[in-house]
Formats: sequence, structure tokens, C-alpha cells
Amino acid sequence: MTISQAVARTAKASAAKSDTPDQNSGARQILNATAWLLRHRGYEATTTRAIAERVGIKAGSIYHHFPSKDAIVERVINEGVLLVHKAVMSALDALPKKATPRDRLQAAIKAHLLSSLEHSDYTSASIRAFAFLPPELRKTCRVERRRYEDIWQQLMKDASEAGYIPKDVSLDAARLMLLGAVNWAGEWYRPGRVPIDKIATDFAQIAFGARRT
Amino acid sequence: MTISQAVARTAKASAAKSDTPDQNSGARQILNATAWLLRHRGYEATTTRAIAERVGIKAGSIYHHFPSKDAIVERVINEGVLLVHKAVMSALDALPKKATPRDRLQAAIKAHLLSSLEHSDYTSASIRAFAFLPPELRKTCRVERRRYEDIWQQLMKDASEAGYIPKDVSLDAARLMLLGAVNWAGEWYRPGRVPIDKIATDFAQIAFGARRT
DNA sequence: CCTACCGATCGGTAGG
DNA sequence: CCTACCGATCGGTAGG
Repeated sequence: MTISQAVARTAKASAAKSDTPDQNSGARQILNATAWLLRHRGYEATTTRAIAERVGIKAGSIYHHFPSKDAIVERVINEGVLLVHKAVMSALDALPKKATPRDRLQAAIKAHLLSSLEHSDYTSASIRAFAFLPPELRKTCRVERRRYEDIWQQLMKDASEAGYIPKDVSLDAARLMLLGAVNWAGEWYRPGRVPIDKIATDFAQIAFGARRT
Repeated sequence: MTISQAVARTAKASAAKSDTPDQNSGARQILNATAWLLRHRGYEATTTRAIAERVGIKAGSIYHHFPSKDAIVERVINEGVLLVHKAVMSALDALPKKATPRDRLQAAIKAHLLSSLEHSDYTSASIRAFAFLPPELRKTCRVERRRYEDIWQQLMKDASEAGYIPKDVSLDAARLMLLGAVNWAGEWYRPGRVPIDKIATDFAQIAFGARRT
């Protein structure tokens, strides 16, 4: 699958979700509170009562907007993945046509880090809380996540063909190493210290060597 | 701090823990069950009743061996970090004296992956469950974890001086990228597919280029 | 190591 | 969106 095909599929999947709550609607406030809790406390600690408290309502009222806790969580996780997905696609599209595969990789790393560390609790939640979701829920959310990771497979392929990855190295290993590095960043990154731009540049340089100018 | 100093400190810390339960004692069975649950289900899902069920006792009986759930969890996490720590140190010590900094890095990656993916639920638990531990417990466990990560700081310094890391790249970024890659491997690795040896070789080659022979 | 229980909290519901 | 509640489950304890 090419990247433009991935975009088309993503747009389709996004359009298929009929109801997108306004920014200040009750449903959106519940989603925002859940995203924060998933990011900072994890799945089990994200209780309906904790969500309600952050919104300023009573726990029972949540069920006026959503059928279950897991429906809210699924929504948050999937929106999170989609946000990173779109951020990375936008960054790639904004690149000049003469951009090398290495430029594209670095732009993708930067966009992923920015969206998952700075821009949204949703994206961070989708990365951090995923591992210990209940099995069925994890399986459901894996679909959207896989769709996103396909982008990286294509980026790796292009980088490999351009000679940025040694021939005897598995592209899966390269992809998983890089995704590991950017996903794990949530465990140590603190705002206001090293700028994300510098982290992204360093990551790209370690993995793919100096920029070819 | 040199690596040999780190070994000395580790040995000291290990000796300071007076009571090490035998392999089949009640306490050890409880720790084993907790390690498995932390690895596969996370902190909150690791309930005293789930632990008891895996051991084949009743929940109340746990408190004959440990004062609280968190005391068990702390023990498991710290033992896990110490196991990876020792595995990596042993692998480095087993290297011939002529081993390059790059050889040492690759050996450390391999040892970390082996111990956290294949050899022990403790090591995997210490990596996967750490993020959502209750704040005080996380703070406590951070001490031993930091001690382990110091090894990597030294490895990076040696690799940098030997020219394996570009001069303008932050050594912290390099260390955190590599730790991210190996720690995140628990999210996708499945036994019996790609051998860990190959993963370790590929990771090292992506990060530090071809082996200098 | 067990029985029996505690106060608190969980996801979710009835009825308004 | 609230009150009031449900059955289940949580970490932990008393007393044996």
C-alpha cells in the first residue's frame, strides 16, 4: 500500500464515524477527561467516578452520553491514533518534493513526538494505555493502530532503497526500533527541557547518519 | 562512575536485602505469581485475589508473608531491574578484552532483550508495569532503575569516544533512543519468530553502523 | 494457611 | 443530569 492510499483509507474511516461531539459538549468533556486519565493514570485507574469528577458531573450521568466505560476508552484511543496519523501525514505532505527519504523519516519522527508529547492527551493515552487494555478492547483498537504503523513500513522501505538502512538489516527491526524509541519517549520526556526538534534530529541522525546535502 | 563501580554498588544493594526466599517457599510463589500478573495484566489488575488464585491459596493468607500488596509489587519490580542489570553486566564481563565499544553495546542490547523477553516475568514486569504504579511506589522503584540505566550512560560515552555516535548528537538522546527500542520490544515481540540475537544485531547495526573488524 | 468479615469502591441501572 | 441503589470486587484484618 502506498502512503496516498493510506491517507484515503484514513479519511474514509474518519468519515465513517458519524457523530463528532463539539468541543464543549458533554460528550467531548467526558472524552477529554478520559484522555487525561488514561495518559496519566492508566486504564484501571480511569474510573467512571474519576471521569465524572473531572467533568463536574455525577458518575451516573456519564451513561447518558456513552453506553459503557469501554466505549469511551475505545473512542479516546482511536481518536488518539488518528491524531498522530494525521499529524505525521500533514508533516510529510508539507515537505518539498525534493525531500529525501531521510528528510521524510525525520519529519515523521518529529511529528509523532510533537503530537504524542505536546499536543494531545489523546495521542499520549493511545500509546501509553494500550498495553493493559482488556483483551477484547485491545484487539479492537489494534486495527487503527496497525493502519498508522503502515506509514512507517513505507517510510522504511523508501529509506532502505535510498541506502539509509544496511542491506542485511530487517526493515521490521528498523521500523520497530524507531517506533519503540518514539513511543517510549513518553516515559521520560518532560516539557521545557530538550526541545522536541532536537530530539527528533538526534534520533534521525543516530538511525540514519548525517543528512545528505 | 565506572562500570566496575556500578557492579560494586549493585552487589552491595543486593546483599543489603537480607531475606531471599527459597525457590519454592510460599513467599517466592507469591512473588512469581505477582511477576506474571504485573507483566501480563498490569498493576491494578494484579489483585491480591488473583495472586492467591495462581498460588493456590486464599487471599488473606498472602498477608502472612507480606505486609501489603505494594510491598510485593515493589519487591518484584526491584528484583526485575536487578536481574536485567546482572544479565547485562555478565554479558559485558564475558566479552574478550579486545571487544570494541560497539561490541559491548551490541552485547548489552542482546542481554537486555533476552532477560526482559525470554528469561523472566520479573524483568518484563519491571519494564511494562512501571509507568502506572502508584506515584510513591514508582518513586521508590525509580532508584534501582536509575542505577541500571547508568550502565548505558557509560556505554554511550565509550561508544561516542570511539566514534560510533556523531559528535553533535546528545548522548542522552542516544541512550534514551536505545532504551526505548529495547524496552518497547515487549509490546511486539513474540517467541519463536525472529530470534533475539538477530533483533539485537539489527538494532546495533541501525544505531552504530556496520561492525568494524 | 483459612474463614469470615470490614469499609470502600467498582461499572452500571432505575426512575425521575 | 441527579439520587439512590445493585451486586461484585477491592485491600486488608481478626481470630483462629
